[in-house]
Formats: sequence, structure tokens, C-alpha cells
Amino acid sequence: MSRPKRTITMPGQDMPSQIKAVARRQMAEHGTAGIALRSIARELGITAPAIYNYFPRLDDLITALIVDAFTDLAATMEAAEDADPSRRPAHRIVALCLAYRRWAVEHPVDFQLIYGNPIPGYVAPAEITIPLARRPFLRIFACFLEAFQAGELTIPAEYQAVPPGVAAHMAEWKRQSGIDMPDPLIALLMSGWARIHGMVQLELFNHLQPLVGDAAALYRYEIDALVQSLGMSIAPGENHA
Amino acid sequence: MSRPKRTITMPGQDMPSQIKAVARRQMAEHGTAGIALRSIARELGITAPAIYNYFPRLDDLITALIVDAFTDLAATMEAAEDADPSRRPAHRIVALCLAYRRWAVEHPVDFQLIYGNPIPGYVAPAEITIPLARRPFLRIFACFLEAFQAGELTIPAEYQAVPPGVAAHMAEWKRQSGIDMPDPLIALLMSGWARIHGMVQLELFNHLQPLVGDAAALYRYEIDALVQSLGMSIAPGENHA
DNA sequence: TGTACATCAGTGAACGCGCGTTCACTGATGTAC
DNA sequence: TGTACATCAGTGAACGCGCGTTCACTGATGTAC
Repeated sequence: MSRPKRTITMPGQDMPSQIKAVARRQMAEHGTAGIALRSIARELGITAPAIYNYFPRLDDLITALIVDAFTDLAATMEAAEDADPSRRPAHRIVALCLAYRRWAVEHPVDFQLIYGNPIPGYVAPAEITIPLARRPFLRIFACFLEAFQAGELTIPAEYQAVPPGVAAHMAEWKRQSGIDMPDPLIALLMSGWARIHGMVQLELFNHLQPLVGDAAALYRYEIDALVQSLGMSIAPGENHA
Repeated sequence: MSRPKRTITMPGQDMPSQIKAVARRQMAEHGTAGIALRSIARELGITAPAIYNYFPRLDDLITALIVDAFTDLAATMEAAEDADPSRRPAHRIVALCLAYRRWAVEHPVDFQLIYGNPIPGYVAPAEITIPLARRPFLRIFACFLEAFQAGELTIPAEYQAVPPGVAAHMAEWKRQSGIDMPDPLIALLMSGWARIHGMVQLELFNHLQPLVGDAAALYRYEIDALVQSLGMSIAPGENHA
């Protein structure tokens, strides 16, 4: 008859984690723009003002969710690369790309949160967000560079001529980050990222399935083609464990 | 002192067009999920129930906006292809791809509406949406097929082996649509779409700019590389007007 | 062991707001005779 | 030319709802002496 007066919190988790967990669940239902403090509080069995003890503003909660998402994506990709026994750059690149898609498919709302439509009125704090957004790709950068230096990766002829404006900007970036690599290699990375990102994006919103059915298989085929187009073999390595 | 009692409609436009125009403007401000009948009515100087005379439900307004967006994208791409004087498939493909990005950059919210996060609670009527979504790509299909049949397009070796599951689905699609073309060519189209879509998506949400600066130049470079990787030349044609 | 105090997560009421949808209605316009 | 009627875009009130944020507060817990 009477509503429960005390919270129905889960014992094993601290409050901020519980709040974020419920927020993620509700985003899945109402979209990334549909996060609402009152609704989260209701589901947790507490009142809305209680949440202000942990997240001073709604925006802070969103930022925390974005931080978690980028971190989880990066950790998933890194773990996938580390789990590859061959240690060959081509295989590690494939592992990283496959992990990118798998994470997106398993966490579609987190993917929308970090790569999809912006949340109206929310402004991400750049000093937090930009380094975070970079982390998932540092390993792919490293693989490309390693493969290139080992002579395993050949830059296709059609990617040799990086536009001057783009090259100028890359020079600035190289100076600031301390990472030095040929311009076409950086451009190739951007192109590769766009390819896997586009595939994932189209799959998530069901644009591929009507025509190809098995989007996972098409993705794998695309990754293999990408690696092969760089002159790298994806055949099982001889130093396989 | 007193609020205007009569509508402040624009004489040159019919009501549904005005409602859609205001809805588009407000989506730019509040996101695709932020369309609100009351807010639209307020801006038009009418009351909310008046909108029901034109759009029986909010969902019908959203559907109308989606129809307009797909139609406009397709028309823009078709016009760009038609405007190419050389009539060579490679040039027409470049024109279509450039138009895809240009439209997205000029209509970012419409692009989000048709290719971005779904609007929570809204379900698009499939019988309207699916044929519409196909139209922008029929011309690219035709260019690819024409180039292939003329021997101008070479399918790269790494794209030859289409996965069996995907091929099976494509067979069904070919049967239904009456369009017949080699499986690798269809897969190549999907791959190409993913590439340009990924680039546009990343540019729209500012993921490329920190590193490359001029996203438009990078896009042009990517399109040129794509066409060249198919063995097609993008040099000016001899039959140029 | 007992008392006084500080801490602080959470409450409940309130503020002012916007939302989609329904309903009976008004009042201008056009049409039939 | 004049009257009766139908049409229909738009009104205004109402329904019941949810929202973020503020504020003074309560009441359990831990700590200092």
C-alpha cells in the first residue's frame, strides 16, 4: 500500500555507479537526449535532489557517461589487441578493428553518445573529451607505424599526394604530439577509420542489412580488404602459438 | 502591449510547408528528438491544435520531414551528376560523392534525421522509408555497372571473395529488384558508401578537424583515391565540353 | 562509558516551465438556390 | 441580389503529465573529549 520509504539501492555498488547504470539503461529507451534526473531518481527509489550530491548538474552526469564510454571502448580494443597471439601488425590491426565494431554493436547507445548526434544544450568540456577521444586510436597508429617501418605496409599510390592544406595541419599536430610519421600514413589512418566507422554506423541503423543481410560478415570482409590493400597478408602467421 | 491575435504566416507558402520549415529550424536548435508541436505553433503565431489539421500526429510531421530530406538529397545528387559535362562514369561518381558530402554539410540536421540516432518513440513507416532511402544510391549503382560493363572499372583482388552469407542475401535482393550485377561489385558499392558516409559523419561531428584541419580537402582526396583504386582515371576527359 | 557536536546523504515542498492531445466552439468564406 | 447552409481552419480551455533546480529540513552516523 505505502511506497517504500528507503532507497532500493544495490549493495555492491556505490551511488555514482548506480546512477550512471540507470542513466545508461534509460538512454537505451529514450535516446541520448532523453536523460532525465527525475526519472533516474524514481527508478533508484530516491528523490531527484539527492542526485545533486553526486552530480552537481545534469551535464556532469553526461560527461561522466562519455568518459566511461570512451574508456571502455579503448580498453576493449586494447584488450583485443593484446589477446592476439601472433603479434603481427596486420593481425593486431584486424583485432583492433573487429573490437571497434563489436563494442559498438554491444553498446549501441554508448556509441551514439560519443559518435552520434550531439545532445542539444550539452557542451562537452574539451580538455577532458579530446584526449579521451584519441585513446582508442593510439594503438592503431602504433600498428600502422610499426608495420610501415618494418616494410610490411605499402602506402597505395593513390594515397601518396596528401592535399597541402591537410599536410600543413598534420605538421602542426605532429609537432605538438611528438609523433612523427609520413603524411600519407596519417591520411591512410583517417581513411581507414572512416571506412570502419561508416560500416558500423550504417549497420547500427540498419542501412546495410536489407541488401547484405549479414553485416558482421561484410565488416570482416571489409577489414580484410583494407589490410590487403596495404600490402599486408592476413594469412595465419608462422609464429602462431 | 497585447499579443497579436491573428497568425503571422508567410503569404507565399502553404501551411504544411511553413510548419515543416519551422520544425527544421527548431531541430537545428534542439536536435532531431526535440521537435515539439506547441513550440512550432508558438513560432508560427497559431495554437497547437491547429497543427492537427495538417499533421494528425507528431509522427506524421516527422515522417514528412524525412521524406523531404531523402528526396532533397537524391535530387541534389542527381542534379550534380547531370551537371557533369564529361559523362564519364568516373567523373559522375566523383560528382555524386561530392554532392553527398555537400548536402550533408549544408543540411546537417536533415542528415542526422535520416542517418543519425533514431528519434525515440518514432517508428518510420517502412513502406515509405525504404524505397526513399534507396533512391540516392541508384545513380551510383548505375555508374558502377556502366563502368564495369565498359571495362573501365576493375574490381580489386581483395574484394573478389564475397562471404557466402552476404552473397546469398544479395542473390535474393537481385531477384527481387531485377538488377543484376556481380556480387563483388555490389559489395564494393557498400564499401564505397561506408567510406564516404564515415568521412561525412566524422566531419560533421568534428572528429577529423583536430588532426587534418581541412575536412573538405581530405574528403576530395579520399574520393579520388577510391576511384583510382578501382582502376579509373580522374584526369580530365578528352570529350570535355 | 557517556555526552556534545559535526557531517552529510537524502527528503519533501515549491518555483515555473513545457509537453501531446481532446473537445466543444467560433467565425470567416464559399456555395446552392 | 439575397438568404440559408455547409465547410473548415483555427481557438481556448482543459486533461494529466514530466522536467531541472532551489531550499530549509531531518535523521542517522561517526568522532572528540
